[in-house]
Amino acid sequence: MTRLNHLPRATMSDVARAAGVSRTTVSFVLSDGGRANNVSEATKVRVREAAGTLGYRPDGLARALAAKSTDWYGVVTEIVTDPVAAHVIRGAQDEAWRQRRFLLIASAGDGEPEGARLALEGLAAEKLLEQRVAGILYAATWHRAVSVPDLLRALPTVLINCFDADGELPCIIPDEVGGGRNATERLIRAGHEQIGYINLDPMIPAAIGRLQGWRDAHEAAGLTPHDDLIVDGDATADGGYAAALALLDHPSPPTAIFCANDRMSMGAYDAIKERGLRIPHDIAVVGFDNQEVISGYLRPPLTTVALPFEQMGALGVRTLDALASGHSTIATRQMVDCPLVERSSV
Amino acid sequence: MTRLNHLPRATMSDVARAAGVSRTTVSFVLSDGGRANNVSEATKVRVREAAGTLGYRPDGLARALAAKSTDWYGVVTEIVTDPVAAHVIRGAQDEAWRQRRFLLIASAGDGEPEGARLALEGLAAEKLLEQRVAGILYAATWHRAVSVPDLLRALPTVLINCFDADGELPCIIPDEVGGGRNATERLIRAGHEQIGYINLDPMIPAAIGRLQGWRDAHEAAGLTPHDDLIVDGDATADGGYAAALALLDHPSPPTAIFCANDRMSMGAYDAIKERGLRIPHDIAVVGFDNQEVISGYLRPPLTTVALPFEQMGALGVRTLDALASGHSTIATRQMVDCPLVERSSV
DNA sequence: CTGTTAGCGCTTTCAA
DNA sequence: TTGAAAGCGCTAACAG
Repeated sequence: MTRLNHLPRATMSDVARAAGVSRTTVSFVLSDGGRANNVSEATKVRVREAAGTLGYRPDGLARALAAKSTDWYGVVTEIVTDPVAAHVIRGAQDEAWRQRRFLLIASAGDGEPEGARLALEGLAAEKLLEQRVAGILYAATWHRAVSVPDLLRALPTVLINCFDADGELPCIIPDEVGGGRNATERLIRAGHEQIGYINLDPMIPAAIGRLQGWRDAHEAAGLTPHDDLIVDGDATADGGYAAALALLDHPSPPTAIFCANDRMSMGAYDAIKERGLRIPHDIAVVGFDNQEVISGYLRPPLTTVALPFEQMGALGVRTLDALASGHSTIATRQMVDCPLVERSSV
Repeated sequence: MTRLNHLPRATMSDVARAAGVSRTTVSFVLSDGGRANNVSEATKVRVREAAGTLGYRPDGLARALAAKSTDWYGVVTEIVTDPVAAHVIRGAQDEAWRQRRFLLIASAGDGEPEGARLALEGLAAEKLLEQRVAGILYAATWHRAVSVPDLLRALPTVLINCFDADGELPCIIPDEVGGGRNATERLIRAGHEQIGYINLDPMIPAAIGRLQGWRDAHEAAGLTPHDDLIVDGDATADGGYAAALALLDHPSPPTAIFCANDRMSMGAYDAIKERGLRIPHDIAVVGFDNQEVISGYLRPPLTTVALPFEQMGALGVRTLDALASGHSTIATRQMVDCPLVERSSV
């Protein structure tokens, strides 16, 4: 309430008076709902003209209050500051604005310890409910299980890039397995049979899924996955470097390496070049995440798998739309493809 | 109005009834304004207790309607999809949320032809005004002169990373000259006296300012700027590559190169390495923009100048705060520092 | 210190 | 085909 924003605007009554009709009629005409049918063409024209000349602009607040509902969605998320996952917000924002609607974004627990986070998220949900948002998108930076404030169960809520342990809330997650398969299949298609895999922390969904995809692709192609070619990086470039070195030192070294993220690919590139090998000539590399500034600028540019952040965000608002309009037949778990992005490292 | 979001909530009347007081009193107590002083401690406690047990949550809409004002700011911008300048939104969002307030973001004319853009921005402003935002932030992807929809002059509006030709609206822009000076001074401090400058399109504010900074630094140090060491890149890596080559072929080649953006630095790196020179040993490089994924991952990591996007966004909402609370003494033109980010290329 | 009263600008039965 | 009237949940004079 910082300010009395007083641009004396024309109200609906003004329009009614100018058009010589009642407020009700104006409402019918201007809200363009089904009720406008009951109004004569002539009246409609008069009303619209009056509105035009008066520069009438509906008051969203009054409308929402009277209608007892808004068409806003809230977003609670830790990722406002995360450069890569901010794409989720962007995707949601685009989809919302396409419908000329607004998203209220509440940052939650960015960099806070886990305990404080839940409290902050509760606060965020609280503020959002005060604004009577019609639904909430809850988005995480990295794919994992989360526990959300109970408040969120009071209205349509969709989880993005995460899922709740009890599996009650609808969620939208990347198809990690499919992504891992895409990466590995690309390598197999290029003729490789000895394919190393540099893993993330093996407990997180991304690691589990991508590894599974690696296996699946082998099996689908009638190949035997070499488990001794699986090695843990630690998600960093240095980790990727070390892991790649280990792979290269293997008795029968891989002819291709699938890195579970782009950052590790970066380190792997260094290791490979250090050994005097050329990419993709001597050894092929595929990454994961499609962090464009890494994958696009490595030399050679990295073939990788994209995490569909924007799509998940957009699908999130569409799912909320469905939920809000009463479609209760929403799948609890929607998976979005992680497509291969071809560059030059295979 | 997608949905009747009907979580039957406790209203202020409910609280009043439960506490045995009038709605007015509840309003005074709960809104925590100055008027709460006139209420006895005992009553306050009773009211708060009642609110607590009823799970009362104020209705932001009703409040705003009655108070005839909101504490929301709108953002109209083309940059929702621009990865680097999206930082502006982030900075604004952070500052707003710090005050527990919301930003309504309207994307405008993203990738549209210039003509359509103004129309879309008008629409965006329109929608924002319908929500009765208390002020608007208008942000551009790259520093330039813009013309904004007239509607925006009807309420507090702050331009970010751009300025209007007539200089009427308050704007927040990066201090390009200072940035150019920071870059060049760093080079001079390292002992360089032959400093090449790879420019952007020489007509845009960024190019003009950064070049000016390059000159200023020379003069401040008592050095003569070598105008024949100024060469135009075209803002791309390839352009930087070509420009650097030209510089290297100069009769008395520079011992340091200041590139007007990081992308061109990338190309310059290639040219330099191709010539068998080492950075920073044989030749130093400084960039501009601090596109972390470029500057952080080049080898060696690039010393560059940061564009203060987040700060500009944050300052934008603070400026709006000042404007909204009646401080009419706002400088029309606020410049934000472009600090040097030290890495290893000098 | 507390309550009465009158709206804010719109939607929405219900009746004409 | 149109209008009257009753709110939506809250704020803010003004009175006591």
